[in-house]
Amino acid sequence: MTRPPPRAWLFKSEPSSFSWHDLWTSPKRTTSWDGIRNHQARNLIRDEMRAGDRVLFYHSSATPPAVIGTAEIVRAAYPDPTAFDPDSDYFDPKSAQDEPTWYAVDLRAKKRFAHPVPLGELRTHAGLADMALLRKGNRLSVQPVTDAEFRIVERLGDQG
DNA sequence: GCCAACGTTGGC
DNA sequence: GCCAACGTTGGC
Repeated sequence: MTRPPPRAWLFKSEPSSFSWHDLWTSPKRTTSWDGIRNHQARNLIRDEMRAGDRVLFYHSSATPPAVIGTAEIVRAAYPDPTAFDPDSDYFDPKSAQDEPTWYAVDLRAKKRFAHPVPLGELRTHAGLADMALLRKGNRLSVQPVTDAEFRIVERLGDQG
């Protein structure tokens, strides 16, 4: 078996609900990325994400919207416990314990960028022209990022 | 299976 | 606040 290629992702979060600071100040700088209720995003979480994958952490509906830093997936997919919790906003009575509909991963903050990379700057960078985030109408809250895209964004974030 | 109505996302 | 785009729901 050949080793699968390294993977990278972009995770969106509205800072008013869960911000980079919230992640950074979480125990072990780690949180359960739960509450995802979109099948396409679920498929990426359940079928594609691996421990060790790199993540760009993006603030949506922020001023300006921007990639704030990097994170890492530290636990691969497991059934999303909030789907089984009647007290949770994310409770889904149709998700069965023995056949879960929804999955979560654990995410750990790695590095806050010296220079957060705003959406407008991503749009002007030729090497990022094909980024999923920049495609019209794309609302996926977790999306694949190529290795080249990850490296470009990380360099912009480190160096401004 | 079709499609209108509605809700959500998210940039501006 | 506005609106484009997309997803979901539910009647038929």
